[in-house]
Amino acid sequence: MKLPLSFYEREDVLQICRDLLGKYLMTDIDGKVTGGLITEAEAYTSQDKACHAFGNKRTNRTQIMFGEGGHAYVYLCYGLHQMFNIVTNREGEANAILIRAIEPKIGIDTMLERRNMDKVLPRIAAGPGSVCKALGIRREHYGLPLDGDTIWIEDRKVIVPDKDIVQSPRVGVDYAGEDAFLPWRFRIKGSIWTSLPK
DNA sequence: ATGTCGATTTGCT
DNA sequence: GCAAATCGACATA
Repeated sequence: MKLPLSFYEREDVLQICRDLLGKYLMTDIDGKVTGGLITEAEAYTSQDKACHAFGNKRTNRTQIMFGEGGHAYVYLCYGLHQMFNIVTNREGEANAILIRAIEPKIGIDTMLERRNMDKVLPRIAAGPGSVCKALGIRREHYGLPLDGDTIWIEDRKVIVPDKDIVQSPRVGVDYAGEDAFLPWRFRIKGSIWTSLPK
């Protein structure tokens, strides 16, 4: 079943991030349905120096994070990679979750095409830029609601027990001072479909 | 108007 | 393992 907006409107972004592991991230883009099981995600809040909306800084780019939970925040990084995030919490609270890796499940042929690969390797959708490329997510999808029919998340009753979840510091946020140490990266232990440990 | 730098990936040495 | 690729957001002036 498709997760309702109420799933994302909860206040505890870390809990939501944890709950997302094992869910299916699905897209219907360019006439192709693709999707996979979320194996890795990171949480960000406006209290956190690594977050684009740190200090409740509203800009054209970050404004969506201040809206209600359950919308897509897509941005460009290093001039070439798109990153897909899920906005959480109620309007006014800028929280977001970066999807960092999925295990490919649906539309694998399409993902191979988009990634210019001829066989499925773990790196097909490991790393936030790769996830977006494999699923076809682009900046034009900024702001889309996740209860729509372009990007959504399904609960397919995959249970990920607490003992199979690893928390660690987030990737690529060294510039965030002490906040770089917050253990807000969640991964499914032992999954080969995650980006490398730092 | 200009300069810096990034929530990264890839390919080559 | 390292460095290039590549551009928009943001800060400063």
